[in-house]
Amino acid sequence: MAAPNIETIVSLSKRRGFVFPSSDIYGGLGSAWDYGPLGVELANNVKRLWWRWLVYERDDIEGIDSSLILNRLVWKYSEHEATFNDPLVDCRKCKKRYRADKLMEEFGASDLSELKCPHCGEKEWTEPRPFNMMLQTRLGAVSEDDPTAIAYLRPETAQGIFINFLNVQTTTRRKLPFGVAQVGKSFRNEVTPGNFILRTREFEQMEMEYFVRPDAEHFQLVDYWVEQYVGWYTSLGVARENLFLYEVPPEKLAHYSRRTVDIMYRYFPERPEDERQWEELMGIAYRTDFDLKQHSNKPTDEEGKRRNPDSTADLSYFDEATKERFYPHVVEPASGVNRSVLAFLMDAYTERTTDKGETRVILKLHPELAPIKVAVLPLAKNKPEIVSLARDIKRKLQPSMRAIYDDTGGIGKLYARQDEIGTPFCVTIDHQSLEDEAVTVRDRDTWEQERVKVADLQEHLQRKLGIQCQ
RNA sequence: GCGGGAGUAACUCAGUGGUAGAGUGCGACCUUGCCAAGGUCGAAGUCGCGGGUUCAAAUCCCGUCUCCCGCUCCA
Repeated sequence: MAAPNIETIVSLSKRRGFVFPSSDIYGGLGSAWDYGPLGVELANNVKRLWWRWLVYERDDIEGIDSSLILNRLVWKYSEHEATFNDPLVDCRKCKKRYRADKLMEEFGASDLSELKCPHCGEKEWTEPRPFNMMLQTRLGAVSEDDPTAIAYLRPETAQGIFINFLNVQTTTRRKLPFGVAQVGKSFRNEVTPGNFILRTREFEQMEMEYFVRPDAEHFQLVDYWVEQYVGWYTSLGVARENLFLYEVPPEKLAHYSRRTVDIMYRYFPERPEDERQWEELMGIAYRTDFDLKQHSNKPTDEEGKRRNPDSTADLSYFDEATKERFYPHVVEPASGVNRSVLAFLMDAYTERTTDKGETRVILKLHPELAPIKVAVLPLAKNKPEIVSLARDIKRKLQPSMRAIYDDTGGIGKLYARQDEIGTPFCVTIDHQSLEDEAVTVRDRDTWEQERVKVADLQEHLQRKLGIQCQ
């Protein structure tokens, strides 16, 4: 079966209520999307499973939830204020746009006017315009141009973890190595947003900073976390062949990173077999001790200069065993919630041809990810006894699993609808149910049915779903 | 910012100057009862917005807005 393209998923998402274009009734807002009733369940499941996997099932990771707006100085010392500020120029002739600093660096020029456009060879540049990737806002009732009131919406969740490093370490009495995980919204004023929920200005991250000793095998740790995350994604239904590991070349590394491996997903299967099929799903970066050092006030450089006169803390770590004090190094797996949602949707998308030759869509989502675990359906909705039994069964299942009741259509349509939104099981109540207190359980992937006693239903479904009783 | 595409019903789209359409979906009822069943009826559209031409504009002209795709950057 041909893999679906993003268009197919967009269409399904709108039709069934996973994702809607944001602010649609006012003409929309570029590259902004809202999760609908099913999308929010799926996204919540992704976040919940990620949290469970790292924070609950491992013994070396704590969770936090830091403020979204931080002191501006955080972004000064993280160097986001300086490096997330791109000067952009356009070639007047061929209209190509470049980053002026990168262009001059690449060709070793000190003045832009000396440079020819690499595309058309002309020297007619527009004035460089600064473009700050961080979204700005103002705190308090202040005048428009008061620079002291400027605040940024965070461009990454990571800094909230770094500035809380000591708080977490001391309150949990953690010893290295250990990690701190956080999930939440971040904002970047992308020059080029687009591609559905793949690149939006407001997005949600699942980040984890894993702190280790300076003499740890950092590059191997990157590989370790790459492997862990590949395992996580594939265990939840992403096909391994749709993932691709990309070693980011040194010249393309972010300012804080010494090594980064991106896990790419095949978001564009319709494109020819080259790197244009792939787009970043997440990245695993070795950030060194850069951030902790940057936020520390102790003199750590050779000249004994005060590294950071604005900070009141020293984010170093004292190793009791070796009696050493040092700044922990960090390996950071940073993944996107929305990009994960899209990957899971694309990989789950399947088409099946019925005996009548009709094409039906089946979303083979992992049961843990499925927005709805079970749909309870009356075979005949004009028989009050069947309807009330069905509603009763739905109510009884609900505390242990997300369940819905639906009777708006014939049984074939009801099944088709649930297949399309990825509901693993349908429970059908028929005339016979009133006699034998048993119902039909129908499997999404095989369309096979089995008869189950109402009394055993919850346990039966939980066993099949493999999900925990909450 | 530049280039390309597109704005008509909830969705997908048809409609090249003459009463606003189809399929799907949605609602009600009847019949039926295990894989998008049949029938009857029904609700639903400022044709993106503004202006112009015309007896008459979804359609032609001018303007404008928005969205989508591509180009730097990233989760």
